[in-house]
Amino acid sequence: MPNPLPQDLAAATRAARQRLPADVRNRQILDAALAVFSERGFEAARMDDIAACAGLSKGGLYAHFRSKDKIFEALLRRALSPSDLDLAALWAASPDMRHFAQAFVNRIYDDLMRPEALAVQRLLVAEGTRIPHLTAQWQHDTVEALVAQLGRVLARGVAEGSCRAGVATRHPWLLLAPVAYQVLWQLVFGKVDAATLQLRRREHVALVRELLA
Amino acid sequence: MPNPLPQDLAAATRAARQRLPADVRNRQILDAALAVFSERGFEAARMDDIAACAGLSKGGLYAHFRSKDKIFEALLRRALSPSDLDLAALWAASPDMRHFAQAFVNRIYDDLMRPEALAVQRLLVAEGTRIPHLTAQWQHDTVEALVAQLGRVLARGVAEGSCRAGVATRHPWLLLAPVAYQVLWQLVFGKVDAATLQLRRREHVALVRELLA
Amino acid sequence: MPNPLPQDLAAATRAARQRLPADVRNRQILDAALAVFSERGFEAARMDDIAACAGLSKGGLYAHFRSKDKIFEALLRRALSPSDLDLAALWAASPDMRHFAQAFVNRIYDDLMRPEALAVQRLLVAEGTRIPHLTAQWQHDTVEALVAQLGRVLARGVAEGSCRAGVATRHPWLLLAPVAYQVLWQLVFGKVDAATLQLRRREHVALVRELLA
Amino acid sequence: MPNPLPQDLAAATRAARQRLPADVRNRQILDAALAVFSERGFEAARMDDIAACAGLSKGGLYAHFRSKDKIFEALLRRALSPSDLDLAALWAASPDMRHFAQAFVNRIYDDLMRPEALAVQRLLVAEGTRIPHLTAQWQHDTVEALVAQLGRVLARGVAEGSCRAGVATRHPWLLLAPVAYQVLWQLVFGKVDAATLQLRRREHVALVRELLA
DNA sequence: TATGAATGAGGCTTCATTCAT
DNA sequence: AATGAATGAAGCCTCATTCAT
Repeated sequence: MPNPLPQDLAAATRAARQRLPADVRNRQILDAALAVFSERGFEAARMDDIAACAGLSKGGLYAHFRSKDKIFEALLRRALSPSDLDLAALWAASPDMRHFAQAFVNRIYDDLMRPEALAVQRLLVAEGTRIPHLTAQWQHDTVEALVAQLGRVLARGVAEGSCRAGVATRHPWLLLAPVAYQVLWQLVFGKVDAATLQLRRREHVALVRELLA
Repeated sequence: MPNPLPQDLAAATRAARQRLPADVRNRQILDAALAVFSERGFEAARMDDIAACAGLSKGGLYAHFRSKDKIFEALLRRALSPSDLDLAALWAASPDMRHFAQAFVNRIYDDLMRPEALAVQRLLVAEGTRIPHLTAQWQHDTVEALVAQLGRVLARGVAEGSCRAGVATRHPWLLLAPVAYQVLWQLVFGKVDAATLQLRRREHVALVRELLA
Repeated sequence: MPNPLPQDLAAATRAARQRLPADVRNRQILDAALAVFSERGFEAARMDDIAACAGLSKGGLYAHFRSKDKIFEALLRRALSPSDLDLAALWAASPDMRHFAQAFVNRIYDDLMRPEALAVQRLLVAEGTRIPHLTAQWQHDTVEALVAQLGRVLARGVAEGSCRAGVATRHPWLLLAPVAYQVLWQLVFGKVDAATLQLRRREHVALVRELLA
Repeated sequence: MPNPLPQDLAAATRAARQRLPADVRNRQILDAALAVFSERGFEAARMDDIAACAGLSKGGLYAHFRSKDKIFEALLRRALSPSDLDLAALWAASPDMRHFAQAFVNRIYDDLMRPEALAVQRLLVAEGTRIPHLTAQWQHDTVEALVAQLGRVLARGVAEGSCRAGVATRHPWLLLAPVAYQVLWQLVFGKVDAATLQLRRREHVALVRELLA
């Protein structure tokens, strides 16, 4: 049995009375919860579905989490763990600004537009008020930190002459905006086919280059 | 009693057995529903709350809508009615590209970042799958139409020489991306203070100008 | 339909969608609750049974009481309402001590050994810790007040010479003890036939007379 | 580790995988069960709590008892084992009626008002219907036997002239009634302080003496 | 024997919906 | 049109019991 896809609702073969290590079960449950919560929303999500998707019985969930809310919180706590994105390293590894634009945009898309990441973002929009401490911490530790990092890298780029000063170097969030557009688009209109998304990503790269060239 | 704000949850004075014209009640109910659905989500929203917020009793709702789903659908049908934004007219009314950038961005922000509009967008993200026909129609009639409109206007601008050709004229969605960033930010992190939002709007204008100048 | 006996579990004819005055429903529910709680105990009592016995549906209970606990509390609050027993009046109305003994014992048995009263006492023993404030209040306002009343009456009787001073006039609770024996007997061993109970009551009267004569 | 007190809920140090002689475990479990059942009632008692209180795990209980009901039955079977009270011997050992009164009352209180005995009586009131055969047997073999014994002793006392004939010699249960009062009082109102209880016991002795002197 | 994760039946409670008034 | 008591279908959660270890 390879790693079961969390999306396969209830597809996991329920081997009889499997006793698994706690951490494995934990991961299975949170994977299942992400799938179900994201698809239905917190209230509409059924503990039965999460259980089935995680490969145990409803009651069994409660050996690992005390309540539906606790599962939700644990899920987002895991999902919102601080990112390890290091833009300075990325910049250092890039021969020039054009390469950096490419690498930077690729990394952002890979981080934010994976199905799991989109699922988390849907949850944040729909149910973020349930876990205000986690969103606030994520905002500060990850999102604003990313923009700040980007600002510092660009400032150095400008100083070094490898980067044209402009509205984007003064307000780096503008360089991130196109992913937000794509994310919001997918959250509202559903999955976009890979080819189209590839195009948008290239257009995003082009924008970054035009603004920083 | 002037028109009661839908946000005033349960503040509406419940005059005893008020019989109101159907269309007034209808609007009250949909206003109430927007507030409640957006704050709680579809499943967590209580018919009681919508009723209280609309100034009648739970049972009274059913004199106007057949079910919770019907209210939801009517709500989004009203909210997603096609926009009357006419970029060509806006362009025509603008003495130059700088003015157009300003007017364009202002209009977009006024449309998308009003509390009600954000509430609708939250609903679209959280519960859009309940009304796929409406989202699809809105995508086609409003969102893609807007991008197309913008493309045509910019193409004419390029032809007339009032607008520099570039990545933005080829891919006009990039000019809209910053609002998406702001919208997503507010959906995830909650309300942003007016001053900050004003700054972001100006930075957006600056971006448009830099790309099209 | 005469007044339905609360013991007739689920025997009440469920007329379709009866809408009754709130206070009538309330009494029905508390009567039903007394029967069910007393027979099964709090935990083992089923809301379904109480509902059926009260003649409505399980959900319907919640229009009148917020929870099982609230029903229990309301039930005991009603049951433990202070007694209106006036021993001074009883004494005044008695031509002599022998008559008083008779009247007093009769009254006590009528109060404490009715099926409903026994049911309440069973609940007090089994579940009294759920409502400590109510038991404490009842202890003070009713039980200890009764003993104190009895003490005053007997003291006057001794002073007037109609009552022999003795251990019973000094410690009036001893005169009540035989009912406690009968109550405890029935709580532990179940219903006693009326004839036997009648005998015990007479023996109790005889004891009182012997102690006070 | 000396024998852990059953009242020390969950205080027993859970030595890892202790294997104890079956009869020791059995006693521990029944002690624990008495504490938990009596405090909570049968339904509200948790197998987990009994297990913790007995110093093993929930599953471990099932190595000793087949079910919750079986524990309950075993508990009451042990608790209701016939008393060895021999009033004739007590009478024989008493120099006079006054001493007998004292000894008799002391013995009754020591039997019935120990915490464990009160716990059992609470269970009998609350849950006695679960084990009708045991209560019936106890009623016949112990309680009624005690009253009968007392009757015989008193009859002999009357015959010997050491005891005044009266209502108490004709209806010996009356001499037991004050303990019932005290028991019922503690079952309903909770623990009484030792000093007060001591007083009541003396008053009981005084009653017996007055009735038999 | 002992453990504790797992099961599954069942309880309390909620809530969309109905309907007598 | 409006009310709100009443219904009944779930849903979350608990817990006695089982069983792999």
